Amino acid sequence: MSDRLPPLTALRAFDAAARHMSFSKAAAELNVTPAALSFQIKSLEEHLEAPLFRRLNRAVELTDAGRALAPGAADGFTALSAAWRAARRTVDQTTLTVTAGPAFTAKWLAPRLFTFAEQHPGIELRFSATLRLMDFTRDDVDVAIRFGFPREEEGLFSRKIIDEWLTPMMSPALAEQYPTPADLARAPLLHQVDTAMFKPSFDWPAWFRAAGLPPRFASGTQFSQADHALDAAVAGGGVVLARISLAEGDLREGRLVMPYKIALTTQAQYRFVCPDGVENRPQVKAFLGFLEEQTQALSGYGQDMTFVDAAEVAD
Amino acid sequence: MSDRLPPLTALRAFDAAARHMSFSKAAAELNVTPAALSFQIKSLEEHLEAPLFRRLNRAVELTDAGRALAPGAADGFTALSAAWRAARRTVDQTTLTVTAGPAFTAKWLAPRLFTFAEQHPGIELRFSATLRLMDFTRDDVDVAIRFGFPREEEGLFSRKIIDEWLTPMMSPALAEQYPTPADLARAPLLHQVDTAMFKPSFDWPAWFRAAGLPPRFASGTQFSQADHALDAAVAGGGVVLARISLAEGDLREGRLVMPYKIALTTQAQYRFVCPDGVENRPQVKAFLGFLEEQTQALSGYGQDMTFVDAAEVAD
DNA sequence: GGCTCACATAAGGGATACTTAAGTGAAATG
DNA sequence: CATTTCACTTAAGTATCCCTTATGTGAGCC
Repeated sequence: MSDRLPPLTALRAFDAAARHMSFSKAAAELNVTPAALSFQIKSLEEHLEAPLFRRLNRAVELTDAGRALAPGAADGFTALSAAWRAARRTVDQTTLTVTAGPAFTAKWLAPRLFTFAEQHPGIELRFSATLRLMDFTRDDVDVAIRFGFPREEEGLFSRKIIDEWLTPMMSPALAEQYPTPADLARAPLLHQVDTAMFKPSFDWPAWFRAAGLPPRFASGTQFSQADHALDAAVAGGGVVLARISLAEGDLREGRLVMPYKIALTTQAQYRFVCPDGVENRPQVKAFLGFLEEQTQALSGYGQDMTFVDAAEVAD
Repeated sequence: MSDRLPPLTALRAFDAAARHMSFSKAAAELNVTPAALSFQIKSLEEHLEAPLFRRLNRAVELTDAGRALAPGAADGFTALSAAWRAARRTVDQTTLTVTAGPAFTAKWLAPRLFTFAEQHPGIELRFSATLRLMDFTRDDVDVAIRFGFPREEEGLFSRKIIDEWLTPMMSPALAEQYPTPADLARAPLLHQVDTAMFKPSFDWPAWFRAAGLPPRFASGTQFSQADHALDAAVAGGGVVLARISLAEGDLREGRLVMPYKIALTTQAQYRFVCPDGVENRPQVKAFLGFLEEQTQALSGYGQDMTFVDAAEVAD
């Protein structure tokens, strides 16, 4: 009964058996015969000097010792296989998995996917749209695009993608009804809750203050995601205070217009993030270059804007 | 470059090499020759189809792939070895590791250790005194004694040890100076912060309310641990509102007395906790029996007390 | 320039782990 | 109630992997 680790193949056999609660299913998972698995379990039990399974004739069940071992063993192998996948991603030069928020994925990444595929036919892009912050070593993700304030973190490569600013946007039809900022007093406003936690805030009250108008609060529809608010604005449902990054596609196609010349700038920005070293992999370099190239198009939209920083009009 | 796990012995060799940043030290740790370890690393690199180490002539350093693999591999093997130790503890009938708070360890467990050792010479008791809540599957602990409100939790066996109550205690000399509860108005009070988060609270204000006296707040010395407050009281430093469980030893030896007959009862109690199934192991049964036997002595101390529940005098 | 250190490589032996084949006992089936 | 089936065990033989000893290589060190 040594304190050192038992044979690892036997441990893995036990893990599979405990997960399936069946030796034969475990054997199938590991591509060995049931006999081999039976031997592995037996060898592990000899190392422990105690049974791990109680053999009932039609089934097996864990002993106390087995119940003590099973969860930790499962955790261990899960960690090992995640680590191995992370190492494999490092080697693989043909795929790149990007995680971004739902709005950025829908309004920015997805429409440009075709262009990237054309420029880099050898690279397969994969998206994982979630607001959850990813752990690069545990989740199967290479790089992330996150919206937030600049922040240096140990072991992470980070780069600004977009200088963000916001201004009221609406469908051309609505722009005729509300030609001046003051007309917004009677316009339906669309709100987003997904940026509500940022301070200084860049919401409708902040923009009204920047425009020198009385703020309007708590009226209009709330959207949990920015892309849905934009879609509602395109459909003529109201006026949205949108990030230029997300709106660029709809502006270019003429589905949205920016009738007023007052914009709110913010330190919050879309940033590219990946573990240190990953930025040197060829497909990541290609993706970074693509991001820079594509974001240059944004600079044209701010030509005749008057910019007011969100911090200056903080409540 | 398969997505399945590589040979586990090779992974373990890599883990050791990455931790030591040296093949020969890793070989020594695993009790194999450096040549064997070199082969294991090489085999792992062939599975990955990429180098994991950069061989400098006097040293090795991790490649990007190695840096991606190392932390997760370390986590995995840590989890596996913790799980194995947990299983081994299940089998071992000669040792029992108990975790408890510092006060209970000092004032209750440690003084009774000798008695337990006499009754059960075959069992080696180990203590781990910490306020941190333990994870039975990860930390090397069999059973825990925790102070708190009764709470059922999935997968945990739990049993009340002591019906707790509190009353002012002090050295016999001080008791002569402060013969009645009203005299406490001019006595130095000792406070404990470690029970401050319990609601309904059982602190000095609660006791004063139970005694029908005007409460005194925020005067006297604060102790972070209950055993230190008791020691201060023994030394004549003041009056402590102490848990009967912790004070029993000092009461029995006459170092502390309870001059007033008003006590505060609370639903908070010392509880024995262990993972389901562990309560059936022989040394755990022995320890549980010992706890029950030893706590019976406490019932004698409440004979002529008037009990007021903390909930009735909650602020 | 020779020594040492750390890792690489080669070849052979020995331990592990797997396979096939046969066996056991209880539950399911008719 | 006999038969089949199912899940695991056991036995014997074999392939594989892993480790050993011995030797080789290159860079730093005295």
